[in-house]
Amino acid sequence: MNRLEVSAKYDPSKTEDKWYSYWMEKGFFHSQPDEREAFTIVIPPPNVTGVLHMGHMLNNTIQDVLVRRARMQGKNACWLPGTDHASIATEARVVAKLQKAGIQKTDLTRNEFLAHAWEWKEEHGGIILEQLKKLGASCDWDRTKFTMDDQMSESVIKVFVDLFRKGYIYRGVRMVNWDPQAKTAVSDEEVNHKEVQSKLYYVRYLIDGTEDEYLTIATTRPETILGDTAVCVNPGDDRFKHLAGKKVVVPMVNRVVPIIQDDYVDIEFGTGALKITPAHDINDYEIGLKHKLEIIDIFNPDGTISDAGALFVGEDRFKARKLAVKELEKLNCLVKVEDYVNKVGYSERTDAVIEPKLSVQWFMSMKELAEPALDAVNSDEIQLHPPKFKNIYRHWMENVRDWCISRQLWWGQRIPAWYLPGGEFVIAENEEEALILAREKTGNPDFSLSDMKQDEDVLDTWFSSWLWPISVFDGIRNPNNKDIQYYYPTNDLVTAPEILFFWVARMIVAGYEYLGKKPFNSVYLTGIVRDSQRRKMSKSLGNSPNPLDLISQYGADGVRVGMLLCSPAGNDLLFEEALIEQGRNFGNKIWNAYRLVAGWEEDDEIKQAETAKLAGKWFDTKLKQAIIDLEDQYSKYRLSSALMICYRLFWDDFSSWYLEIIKPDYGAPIDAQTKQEAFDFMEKLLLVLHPFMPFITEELWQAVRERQDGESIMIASMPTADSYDADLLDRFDRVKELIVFIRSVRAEKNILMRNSLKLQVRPIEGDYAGEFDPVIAKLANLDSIDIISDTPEGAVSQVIKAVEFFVLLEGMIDPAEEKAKIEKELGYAKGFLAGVEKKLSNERFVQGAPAKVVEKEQQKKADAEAKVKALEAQLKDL
RNA sequence: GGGGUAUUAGCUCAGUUGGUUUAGAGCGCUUGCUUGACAGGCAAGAGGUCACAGGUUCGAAUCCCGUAUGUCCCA
Repeated sequence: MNRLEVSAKYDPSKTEDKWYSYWMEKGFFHSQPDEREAFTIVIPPPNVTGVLHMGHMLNNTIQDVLVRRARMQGKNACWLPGTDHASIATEARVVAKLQKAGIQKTDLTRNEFLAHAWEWKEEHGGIILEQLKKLGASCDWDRTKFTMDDQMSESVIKVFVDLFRKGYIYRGVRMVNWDPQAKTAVSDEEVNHKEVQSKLYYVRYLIDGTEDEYLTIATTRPETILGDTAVCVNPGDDRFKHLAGKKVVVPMVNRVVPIIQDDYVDIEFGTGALKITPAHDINDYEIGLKHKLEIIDIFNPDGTISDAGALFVGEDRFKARKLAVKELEKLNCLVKVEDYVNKVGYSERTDAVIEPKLSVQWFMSMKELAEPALDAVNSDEIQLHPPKFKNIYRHWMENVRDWCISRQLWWGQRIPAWYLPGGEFVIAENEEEALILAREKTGNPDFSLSDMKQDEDVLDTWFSSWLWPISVFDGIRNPNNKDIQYYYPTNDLVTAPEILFFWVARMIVAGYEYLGKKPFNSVYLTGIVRDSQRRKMSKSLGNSPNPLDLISQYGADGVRVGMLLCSPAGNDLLFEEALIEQGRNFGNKIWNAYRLVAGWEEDDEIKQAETAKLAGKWFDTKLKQAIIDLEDQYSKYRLSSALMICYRLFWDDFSSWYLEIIKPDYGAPIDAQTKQEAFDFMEKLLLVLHPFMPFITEELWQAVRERQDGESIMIASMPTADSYDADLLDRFDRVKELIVFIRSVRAEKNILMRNSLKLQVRPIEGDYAGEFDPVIAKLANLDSIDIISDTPEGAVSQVIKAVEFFVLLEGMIDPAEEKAKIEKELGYAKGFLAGVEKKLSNERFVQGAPAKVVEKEQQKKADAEAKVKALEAQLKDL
């Protein structure tokens, strides 16, 4: 790269596609088992219907950072991508598409519908995986999986059959969360409870056998009165004692139902009398069972009133509510209406209001299966990051409830249950096997396929995803295959906390049940991406930027850095475009540092300057320290801090200090050794930055040295370090402090950099080594540094670690101003000294604290005393 | 209602088993720079009773108890 060709601003569009294609072409993302240590991450499969949103950006950036780093550490890294089939979401899309074409789902056979669904999937599915490439994701695309691939589906069915035979799967009538829009049951985890402003209706029921005696109840859902089969009061409630054994007439339908007594009723709430609708409320259902009440299901699957409702048949439940209120008014049964805030369940998938509904579903009993999974997290066999999730996980697992795994849909794995004419059923992996079982069961050798009928429902999508870390390596069907043996358990799982129970917990359960091993060593739970007002980013709010627009505007590296900068471990991140801008600016900084060094003319004849030698010695140490710190931050999954270490190392230490020290005078050439050292340092910096900023680091890594075709930073070795000279860094920090002091003197007195200054040094105790004097002279533009023993006139001074430094400023000093400054500093120093002395004069401290601590305090005291002494002397001299 | 978690600079957060902390970072802010890498930049600076009230300790941002407020999960 010639200096003249390099623009002053880094342009990501010129590098990103180029290097991504190069990496793909060379097969760097692909992994095969070999003798190296494996490092595996399976992607949390996004919905096949999905498009990239900010949460994906964050999540996948984190995974890519971990994978790229592991690869550079010499591990055989495999990041396996894929999508899930998202049964409800996908089916809804397909139904909508068909409807546009004038086709109803009910007009089609199951197979015809599935053909449309697959067509949709091939056409629109998996856009998100293409989008991930723009982000730089180093996934092994050859291994891409989909939860309805044949191999994956077979595994799901095999597991269902196995768990049924082990007695964990059962069929039962239960109150389920019914989504009337999707017309399917959803699990407890797929229901979001939201507070809504609603009304509490007070309705009076005529007491049977009387003319004008009433019992008043309160309800938020007057339409369900149609399904009432009792009214319940607390047996301890004196107000209703006289009603024991009596009956009431349900308004509108004039059904006579008993007044029952149960402790469940809260005396304080409403009127103290509760209407009981066993078919449409979970608590009512249980009371119904206890009191053997009739169950009247007044709703159709789509949420309209059924024939059993008798009134408002065919009307939607919300319309029916209005009609019921009107009718009750007309019948003079509506006593009053109050405003009321209550929590209503909404479907995670369709946002429809959930209807509690009794239905026959397939369940998986969880209690026993959950035990090893609970132990694994309790014992840190599997680590959750941040650790606060351990408690949340434990709480859920200890109270785990059975999992409703059937869905009334077609898109998904069809439940492998075949019903026989007598209502019995058999469970088998396929029809042939089912037929054999059916013949055995019926004792009829002529029993044929047409005599039995497969269950119409499919399995919950999570029933596929919970096998993901196993099934992607074909570990269910072939548990001894090479891939599963090599890649499992995987290393890290990176996902959102919202699916800790849906998915993470269940994967752990499956891992122990099927391979007897955990699915991953640790789980990193990312924050949720919010806007600057802390609102969750969502399509409906329109507060989410389009990630691909951001990438084209700021570059993938900039977006990655911006996302990570604002995502402290374990907290939600408040996204602002300014952060992405900061990421882009950082790329520009790196770019320009390269431009600077590359632009220096080198001369083999010149010997290395003393300043450059000192700078090299210091920066080499600084780099070692950073590498060690980075290791520590990574080990704690604090990627934000790891990035910040790199950011400051490059920007402050390398650019603002190192490069400024070695920079030759304008127009002058640099010695060859220093230029090479600068490039060597830069190469190391690029390596540590690569996981965060894959593209710009590749671009420059290719430029700092001659490279062969087939070489790449992404497969280069990450620099390592064991130890560093902390004292050297300490000494250099004091040098920095001095330079900052001299610069601030310049700023205050308006002395331009081009005008040189004189520095005098007076050690208060011991000697002044002057180790970095050439560096100080260069960066502060000094023409002399002299050691003195008296007090110079016309100087400003600063005490740094028992050495007094004087900057000579003849005639530029305002004694009053100087005096005030010294007094202020003296005040601070005295306060500090007093604190230390108080500590040291405390007998119990000196005896109780560790020797090391006391020693440190004594050192602090000595330094502070020297400082106080020097400042006092200066005051006197003024 | 039950549980978790938090409260440190204008904002977002660090601060490791209590002791180099009269507390750090990034961003933002103020002031000065048409500095031959970068204004997407450079240099210098201001800014905090560590939510509040007790306690333990030689010593507390850090441990304990309580209060307030926020937030998340579960019901």
